[in-house]
Amino acid sequence: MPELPEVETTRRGLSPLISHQTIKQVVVREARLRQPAVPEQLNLAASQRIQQVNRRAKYLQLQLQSGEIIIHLGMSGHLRVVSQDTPVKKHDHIDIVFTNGQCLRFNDPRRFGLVVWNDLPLAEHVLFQHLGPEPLTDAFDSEYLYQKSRKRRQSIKPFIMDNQTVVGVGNIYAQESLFKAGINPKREAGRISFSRYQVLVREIKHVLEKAINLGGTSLKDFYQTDGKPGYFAQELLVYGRESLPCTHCETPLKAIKLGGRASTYCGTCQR
DNA sequence: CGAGCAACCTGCATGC
DNA sequence: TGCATGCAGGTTGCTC
Repeated sequence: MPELPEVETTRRGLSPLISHQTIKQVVVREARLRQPAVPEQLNLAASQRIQQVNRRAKYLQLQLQSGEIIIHLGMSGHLRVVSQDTPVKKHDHIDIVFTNGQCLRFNDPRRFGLVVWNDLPLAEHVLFQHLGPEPLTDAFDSEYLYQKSRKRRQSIKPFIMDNQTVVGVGNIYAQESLFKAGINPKREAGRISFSRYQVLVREIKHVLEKAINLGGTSLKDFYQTDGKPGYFAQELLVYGRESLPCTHCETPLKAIKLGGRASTYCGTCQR
């Protein structure tokens, strides 16, 4: 699934294709997503024009004249722009149909994603209420992360994956950032020095920026909107590399579970 | 309150 | 070949 770089890649690919398109109707074939897709609400978008395609955390926002459609890709969601008469495939749950005969087609095998209507002011939407800062903005800096971590007994990895700490850092990029920063994923967040947080914040930003520039990470089922894979997969240093040699010191990488998520790291380079 | 864990779902790889 | 098991890029809601 998509972490922030994959969602941002999707946004950038989609934006030129659907900005300024007028929505004709929204077709819901399968409403049972993380939150139910309500056709009557989604069709309030009908005859409105898409002004902009935005992103907050891992949510995409199709900004309309009044209101927005919020989309989350969950673990397995995809968006494609296709002709409206393209035959429907398995798990093609929702079509946002445009007046030009094309549609934005949402496919999500595991149905952890969502497509919902919102016409409240953005900050008030319940989905966004408890989100931390965007990792690529100045609001996310070492001062912030250090202060936020004080008295936290939680391990650093689940701490930076928590959307209330910072948004968009998922299981791949948390592992990669911690490796680059030389921090053991098990280390207590509250017992990490300010100077180490300076390094960590820098690495989180670098890793995410680089992944965005390469079009995200394609593991099995993520593709950019033009059908090409994301090329960050070949940059992965620890994710999915259990028992393979560390790229820095050759020690076989260890794999543990933290907060229920697989975590690979180097016991020598990460302290 | 923080922290850990199960649950939500389907598809795929693995092992018997 | 079939079947059971475990795992997957996220988020939330329930426990303690």
